[in-house]
Amino acid sequence: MERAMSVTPRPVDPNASFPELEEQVLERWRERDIFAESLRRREGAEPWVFYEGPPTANGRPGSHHVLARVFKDIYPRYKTMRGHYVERKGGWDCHGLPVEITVEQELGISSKAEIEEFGIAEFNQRCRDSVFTFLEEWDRLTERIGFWIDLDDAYRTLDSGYVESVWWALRQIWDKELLYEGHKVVPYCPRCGTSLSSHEVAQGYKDVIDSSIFVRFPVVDAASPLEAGDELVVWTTTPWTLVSNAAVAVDPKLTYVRARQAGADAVMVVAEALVGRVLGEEAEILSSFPGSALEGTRYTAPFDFIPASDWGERGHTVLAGDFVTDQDGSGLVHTAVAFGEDDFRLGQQAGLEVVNPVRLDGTYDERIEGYEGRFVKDCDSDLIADLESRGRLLRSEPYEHSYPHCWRCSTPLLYYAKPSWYIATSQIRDEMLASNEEIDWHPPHIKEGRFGDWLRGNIDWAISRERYWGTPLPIWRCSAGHLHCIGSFEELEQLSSVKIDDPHRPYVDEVSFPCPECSEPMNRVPEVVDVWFDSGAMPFAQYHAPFENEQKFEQRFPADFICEAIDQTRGWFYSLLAVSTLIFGKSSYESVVCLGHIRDEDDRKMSKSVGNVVEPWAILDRFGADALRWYFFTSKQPWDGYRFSMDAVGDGVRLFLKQLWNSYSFLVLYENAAGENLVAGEETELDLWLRSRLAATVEEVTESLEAFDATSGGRAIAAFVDDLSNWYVRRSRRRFWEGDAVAFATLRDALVTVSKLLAPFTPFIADEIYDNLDGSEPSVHLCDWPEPGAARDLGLETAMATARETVRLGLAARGQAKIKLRQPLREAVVVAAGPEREAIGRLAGIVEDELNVEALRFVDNADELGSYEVKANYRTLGPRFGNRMPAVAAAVAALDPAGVAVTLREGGSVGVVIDGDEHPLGSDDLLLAMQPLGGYQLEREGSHAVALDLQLDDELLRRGLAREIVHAVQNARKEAGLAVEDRIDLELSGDAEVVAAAEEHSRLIADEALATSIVVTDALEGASATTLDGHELLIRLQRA
RNA sequence: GGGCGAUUAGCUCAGUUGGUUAGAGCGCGUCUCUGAUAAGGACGAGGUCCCAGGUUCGAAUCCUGGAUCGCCCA
Repeated sequence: MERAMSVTPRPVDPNASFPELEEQVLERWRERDIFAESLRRREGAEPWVFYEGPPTANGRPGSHHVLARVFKDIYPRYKTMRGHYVERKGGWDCHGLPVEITVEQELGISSKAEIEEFGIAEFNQRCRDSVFTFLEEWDRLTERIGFWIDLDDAYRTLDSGYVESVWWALRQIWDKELLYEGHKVVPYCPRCGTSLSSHEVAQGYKDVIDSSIFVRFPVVDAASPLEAGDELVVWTTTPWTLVSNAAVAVDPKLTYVRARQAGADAVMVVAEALVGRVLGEEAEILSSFPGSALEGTRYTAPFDFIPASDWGERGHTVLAGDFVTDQDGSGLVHTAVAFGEDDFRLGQQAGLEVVNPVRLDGTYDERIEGYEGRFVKDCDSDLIADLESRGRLLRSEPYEHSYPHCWRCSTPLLYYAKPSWYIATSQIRDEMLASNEEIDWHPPHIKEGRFGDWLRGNIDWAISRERYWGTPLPIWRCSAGHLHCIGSFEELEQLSSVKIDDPHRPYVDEVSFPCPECSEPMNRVPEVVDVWFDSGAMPFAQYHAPFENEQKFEQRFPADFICEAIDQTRGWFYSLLAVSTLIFGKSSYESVVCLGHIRDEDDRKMSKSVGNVVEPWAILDRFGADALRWYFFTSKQPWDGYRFSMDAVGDGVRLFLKQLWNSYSFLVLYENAAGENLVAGEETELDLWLRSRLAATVEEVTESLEAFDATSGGRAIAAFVDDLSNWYVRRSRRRFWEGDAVAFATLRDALVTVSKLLAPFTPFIADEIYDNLDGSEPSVHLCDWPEPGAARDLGLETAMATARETVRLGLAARGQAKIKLRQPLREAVVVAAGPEREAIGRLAGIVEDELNVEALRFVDNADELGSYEVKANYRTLGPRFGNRMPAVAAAVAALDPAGVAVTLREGGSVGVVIDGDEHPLGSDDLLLAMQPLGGYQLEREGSHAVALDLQLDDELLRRGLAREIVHAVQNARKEAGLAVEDRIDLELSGDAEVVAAAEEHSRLIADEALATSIVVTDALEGASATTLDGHELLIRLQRA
């Protein structure tokens, strides 16, 4: 304030370019080191903890990253202003398959064999170099959008310290005996040569059309209820697995039948419920029996590449399975032990051997003659043709289903039995559910919905990857099979005497030590750790805790706030929760904002292949960062997703930022014009009203941001700025150009407070306005959050709303009567009673001025203007009368409205009789509404109305004409290019009426047009001529 | 096949514990106002509140089923 009173604000360009302005503000932040200063000032204050979910910098940042980053920015900025210390440590996710794939592409290779041939050391070095390819662009974009985060001190998952913390975490889990090696069927990408975690699989489902086939398996021996030669109809959607058919599964409780297709001899066995679909409605049913009767039936397998004996005793027999349904297929399910989760489990139970004729690269091995070396899924059609040529195919049809593909390389995944390392998360499922209970989700339905469901269905976390560029799994094994999990570099050094610089492969693979149990050499297992475990460990690993900064970690755990897109429910939201629940027994975050996805203006998903991606830079260059931020914050709730386009962002600029900027430039223009010549004005109702609205807005924005609802908060600010611009400023213009100090102070205070409220939303324009209007701090971002104060006056807010409504009705009446606003009228007759009348009376000056009438006349009794209609108030009477409401409404409708109006005005109550009982109804129970009248001059709404006295006399007409003259002179000033504060010498002439009006109102005209002299003459040579409503007007003016 | 979410004016979105005639902005048309505003104001056109049942005196709102879209899971 000190500065505002003594220093003249710098002039403001009403058409300033926001992008250019923002660059200047950025420069100012850099010069004044504002971000660092905002942290320094809160040192020692209560921390409010934010965790950055690490992006990978080996791809270019897109609009969806901007979305996440601005929501990661707004709440920390707000909390800082609220007095908290909000450290914002950046982070980068550095490991993982995406990086490896990028490098493979650069090298022109695509298999693990080629990587090993190339050399793991060099390969990993290239991965390390590749990770930060786009780091510079990320940094630049991050700064440009105003995301304040410390990227100089960012954590990086590839750093040795980070890796060591991850090792520590794994050792904690190991010590709890929750880390184990298991053999399970896992989704496996043959191209990448690695199994995928469930959350990776989730990202790669695609609808594809495969062949669904029904194959005939002849029964070998007669065994009741079957005859030899009967054929089992076996269904599968993965023909390539038929070469390793081990068994057939049936549901023992389901009913099966022997049946014959119409016109055929062969006897087929299918589930009863599916006979029609598989064999046709005409099929003849020979006998029926439970599935359990089929158990043990021997059959001839569709292919003989692998002898039946290889599978063990129960190979090529019918087994009972709990996963068989009669919903689709035939009710008899082909089982290939190595290629399905259910299959594998069944095989384990039945003691079947695991025979896997598919190589790790997804091709058949030498056992499958004729197909060796071919990718299995490509063999489907040849295998089907083979079956058909041998008469073993009953039917083949296209089958559309959703099938998982590798989320990076799009190769169809194979389900494949492999050894893998697991964390037994299913054992801490209840703890994770309890942790989840403590989390404040936005939107709330995620907690019990998507995320809760996911946790309830939790299965063990497969954390190993047979890859190269990742945190190595710190487990060593000796030839006797003993295992040792290393928890720190120091421990490894003590055991092996090797001090490792780089804990990555291949160096760590070379470290060996004698087994503590049997002294045989121990070597590290080859796997690396799922990158999601890396990111889940960030709460402590970012500080290299517990090896150092342990206290810092404890102070910053758990996080108050994290924010990512919805797809992280199975990603980071899960890995964070799982890791912290495993190690600390609770969630590592308390509140989470979950963002939706960005779609294009046609509501399609944005993707590079479609070419509909909106580049963030294009928006930033054209509209600026504030515009983009404002769009994300206020256009809708962020979890609903966005329909994003250039135009959508542009609307926000035009409707909000420009409006704000114009209000601000208006203030500066007139404050500077007034200079030292301020007038000590009176505080008006309008000033009090604006302050009350401002206080209300501060309350509302504060509540919204506390609830992580930036959308409502931003919209509240927009509503206030609209009131400020289109009501306060418009109604106060005369005071501004008269130099009214109170008006300037009111507007300036309001804008300064708005700049503080806006600081977390649109940090650039907020700081620019603050800096120019106040500037007592080096930046608005160093200010404390505003307090609502005691300015609220609810009565005044309501009164103003009523007055504005009255104005609206009056203007509508003028419109109907087609009388221009410049023509003054004698009076407006207002029908209003009680608080409404009081409110309008309080603000009568404003109403008169807006309507351009000389006076308001109040009418209590509306009879002279129209008639009332009385209606039941359902909201109050509904609960009271329930299902008797129709009778009540009818009774109310039968009342005499005029009488009711009088009674209620006098505070009485009206009785109605319902079912023989009389019930008193008070003023809250009855609604009085004006009946519309035929007369065009009256406008009504609810219980009040405005009518205009349309009678015009000569005096009114002359005053109307005078205002027309003023209008014309103003236009002439504008045409002459005069500045708003220029004074003029004015000469006027015209026809008799014009001269008469001008002479009578010369004072008014001179005041309005800033004329220091005014001459009205009968004739004016060489002046510009215009016509006003058929009257001739001549104007000559020059700067005084 | 299952779960979660969405569906309100041409477009973008509001819509309180169920309550009278469902709103705003943009866009469109007519008029109007202007010492800030490519602004503002008034009026108008524009709605089967996705559909069908149900609960209720009363449903955009609650329940059931279905459709479409999105995300997730199998």
